[in-house]
Amino acid sequence: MNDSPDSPSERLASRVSAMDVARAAGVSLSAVSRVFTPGASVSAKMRVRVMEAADKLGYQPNVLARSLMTQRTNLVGVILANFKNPVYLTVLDHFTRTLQARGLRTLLLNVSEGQDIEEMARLVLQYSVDGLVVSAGAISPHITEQCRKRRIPLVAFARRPRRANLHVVCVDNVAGGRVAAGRLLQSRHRRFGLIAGPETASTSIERGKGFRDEITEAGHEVIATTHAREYTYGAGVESARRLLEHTPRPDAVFCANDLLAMALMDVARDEYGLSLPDQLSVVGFDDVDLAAASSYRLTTLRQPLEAMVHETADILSQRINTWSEDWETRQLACTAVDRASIAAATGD
Amino acid sequence: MNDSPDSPSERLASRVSAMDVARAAGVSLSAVSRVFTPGASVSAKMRVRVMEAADKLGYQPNVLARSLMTQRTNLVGVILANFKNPVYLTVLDHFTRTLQARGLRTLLLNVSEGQDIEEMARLVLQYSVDGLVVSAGAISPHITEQCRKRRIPLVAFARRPRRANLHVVCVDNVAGGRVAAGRLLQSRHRRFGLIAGPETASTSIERGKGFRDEITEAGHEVIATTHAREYTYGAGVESARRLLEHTPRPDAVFCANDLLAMALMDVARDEYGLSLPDQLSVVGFDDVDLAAASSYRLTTLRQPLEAMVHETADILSQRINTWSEDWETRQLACTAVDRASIAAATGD
DNA sequence: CTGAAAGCGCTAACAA
DNA sequence: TTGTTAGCGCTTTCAG
Repeated sequence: MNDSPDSPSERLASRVSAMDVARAAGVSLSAVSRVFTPGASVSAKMRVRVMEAADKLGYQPNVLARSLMTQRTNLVGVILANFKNPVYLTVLDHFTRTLQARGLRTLLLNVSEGQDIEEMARLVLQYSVDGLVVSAGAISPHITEQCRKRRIPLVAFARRPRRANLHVVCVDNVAGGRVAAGRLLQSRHRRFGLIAGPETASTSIERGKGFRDEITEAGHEVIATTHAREYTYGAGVESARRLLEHTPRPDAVFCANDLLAMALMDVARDEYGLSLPDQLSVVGFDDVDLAAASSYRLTTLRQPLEAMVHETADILSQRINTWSEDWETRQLACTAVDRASIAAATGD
Repeated sequence: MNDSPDSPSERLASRVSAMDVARAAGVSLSAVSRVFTPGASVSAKMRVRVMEAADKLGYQPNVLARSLMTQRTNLVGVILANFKNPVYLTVLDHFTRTLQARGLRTLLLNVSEGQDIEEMARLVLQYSVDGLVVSAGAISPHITEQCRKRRIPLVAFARRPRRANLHVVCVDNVAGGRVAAGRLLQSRHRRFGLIAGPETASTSIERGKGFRDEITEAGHEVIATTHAREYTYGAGVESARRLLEHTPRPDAVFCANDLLAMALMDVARDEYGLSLPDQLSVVGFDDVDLAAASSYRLTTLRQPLEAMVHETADILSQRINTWSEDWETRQLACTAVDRASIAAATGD
């Protein structure tokens, strides 16, 4: 139909603006604007008249142009690094739904390997987002400062930066690690091991700390630790092999997430011929769908993902309307889900 | 700091515009614009001078305002329905990365249960997206027409609408179903069964058709079919139970995705005490991470997700610059991944 | 190569 | 309640 790159003028040919509607309806431009502005004062007749013309022309207000005046885009940037960890699909599900329900749109950015978070933040800010959620590595002071200056509420999701000018929504991973330890302490096994996540992941660090603390305080010791390079089944297999090579072989292992735990269970059974949970007790984290599968029946800890998302959305909605610099931290608790991956205690 | 909702004028207090930079640098507004417009003609001195002022003020061009003139937002709408199916996290990973690499941003919309796709399309169009990807139920003629009028390229991802004015990127699911049948025909089992996905899912319909056709053409019969209400492990457990209750009990089953297959395997072993693959051969679809786990070793079919995303991005990038109405369909092939979930043939 | 001026599509005072 | 008039922050002719 048209072979050469479209020029701006050609492209707008098809567009219908508020002015077009105004002319068609024989009213002023502002009348049209008001009809499409919730809570503006327009007479019923005017509304009907304008809407008829608008419908006939297929008019849709251009929210970008609107944003220019209102200084509000209804856009929320979501910067994610974890596109390998299945729980983040659930997180995205909740985020998109929750934001949509509040009239906000999700601008999704990926900062997995290779991508620069600093750069992505810059990009998303160019779109004048009304709020920003970051669930990725280090949130630099530069980013927080940028957001503060522009009065854009910034929420760190599922991670806990040292201390900085931003809001935080997370779970108490340390407590979670302690609960996990508690479950293993109830088993008859005493050679405690840990399969942690990536060295730099705050979730892994915190869960590991809680686990270790609880074990130590109970008068025991974590005899072996390995780190998975990422929170995936594949990485879990590798680190499970390393862990099970340790002498003496750990028999009560906490894994920083379910996929690592499932990998450990498979390697233990398949490559070491261990019978589970008799010879090896395992606790995971996240309670993914398959943790309940009869192949695993994994005892694990569940994060209240939906509640976390709601808290995040609450903070955003509120701070978008009323800027203030008292940063808040909302830390939720995770709950244990008891299944059958832990050996019963000896009968004494 | 400030308790009442911010007014527009208060909010823009912190913003720094191109005009500010121009003043600070003692040049014209257009000069600043040119410096930030790739491929505009500016002298080196001018560039330096402007950039210095810009850096000092922390200036970032407002892409929304720019879009108003250029009629290009660099925004791509992605409408998804499948936030339960883990492969879509991978899809999103690829999409965000690929689009980012091309200077495009992802506006993500969720149309899972309850959400109206029609409405979401309307919302996303208000943002003047440059392109639109839809991987969700029915793409109405209204949507395609809307996009056509506004010259916004529209791609149906991983599904195949009857025939309509849009581009299509998908895999040959019918062929995939046939290949799956082929694998099962190689086993010694002959009581063929099918666990399909949701009744309306085109993927499920197509895969089922291919499977059935191939089985029939080989002179056999699919003796039992059940539908999972969604593509999840949990739904899989339910439909597996229904399928295994059928008399005679199927012993060669194709499942419309891996989660359903894994659920079937678990139910078969755990609740029916079947030994796999001896008493039951299973083929899945998608090749999720855990399909390779030693608990399953599932023979399955892999979709070239990354390639599909690339094709989609290619279509978009090209059509964004050059509108045309010759809609193209790119159908890729899926490849079989052979593992150990199929019983060996009898030794004849 | 640079600046002045017009205008993208809309909302927000201000009058009427 | 309605219309008129300024812009929001930027790009883009068009002169110089």
